[in-house]
Amino acid sequence: MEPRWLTDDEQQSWRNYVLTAHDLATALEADLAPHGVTMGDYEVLVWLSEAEENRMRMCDLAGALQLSPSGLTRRLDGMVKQGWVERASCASDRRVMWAHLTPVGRAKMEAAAPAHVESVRRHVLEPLGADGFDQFGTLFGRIREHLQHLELTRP
Amino acid sequence: MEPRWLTDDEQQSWRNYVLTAHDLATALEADLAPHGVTMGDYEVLVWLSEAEENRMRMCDLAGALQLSPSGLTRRLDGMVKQGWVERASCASDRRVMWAHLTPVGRAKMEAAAPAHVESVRRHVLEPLGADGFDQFGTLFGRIREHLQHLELTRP
DNA sequence: TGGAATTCCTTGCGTGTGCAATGAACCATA
DNA sequence: TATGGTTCATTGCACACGCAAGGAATTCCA
Repeated sequence: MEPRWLTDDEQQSWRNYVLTAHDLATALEADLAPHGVTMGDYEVLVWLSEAEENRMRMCDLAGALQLSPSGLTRRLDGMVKQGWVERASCASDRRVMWAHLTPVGRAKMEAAAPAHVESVRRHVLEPLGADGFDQFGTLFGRIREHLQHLELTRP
Repeated sequence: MEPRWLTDDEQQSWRNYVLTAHDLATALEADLAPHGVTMGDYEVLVWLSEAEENRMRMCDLAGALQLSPSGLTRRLDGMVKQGWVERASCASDRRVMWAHLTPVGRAKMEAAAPAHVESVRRHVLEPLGADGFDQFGTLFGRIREHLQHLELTRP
């Protein structure tokens, strides 16, 4: 079958995305670095801080973070060493481990959060404006729905 | 200074982006995998195929790919081993190495390209529609300009 | 109720990446 | 033209990640 190529404008749009997404990730990482936290660490802290009793099962957390089980195990190793998270085994199901946010971890998140929010604001919200940012979210919502639909259709 | 938080809608938009970007990258990677090429490899092939005489200096290629010099050295190691790229030292400046696309490499790219184009089409262009895809490109163009402006202002 | 299938976490291994150090080549300037 | 600074590529090292295997606990079902 003859492939349908992208128009020049479409290619331009796509390239914009690929290049920008990379730079954006780097910028966000850099803004968080002074607090001694990576984006990965930060996301863990946020999820746990929003969770019931400040804790999540490893497998649920891995799902939320889109991380493989082994990836989460090792990320948590580091965070436990920092004292931000504690592991606790679960009484009702002894296979599962709880990842539990410590007060130190909460403090770390609260210290880093303003920098991160400002970072998103500065790098994304500001250049796009409120309307643009809304479009931005809507567009990715559509892509997301579509991806999930495909996932469910053929797993 | 009191941090200005994001509204719920804004948080939703942002989360949409973070989650989707990850899944999208995974989907694109998966669609290319049957051809034995990663996204990283593919980008190298594309850049070289579009370059003057099918070759680029390592440093320019690293810049184009947003890759560190060492990262590019190793990515090329693999591609040379596959026979897709050859290294050639430069006569006029003996510090530089050319990365030169071989006929085999070009064939590999041409074989993989339709799958990639279809992948972008299916995962992004289709759910967004032509107008949405255009917005998509515009929005990232704005973010990109803004990021580059900051870069130039304070290097 | 007892064995098979499943779920959950961890560990070993391979890979891909960046940073810092290294060495080679080039360039600018005194 | 000699010397100090710059540019370019590579290598050593550390780190983060996924996959596959492993072991323990649970659930399913015949």
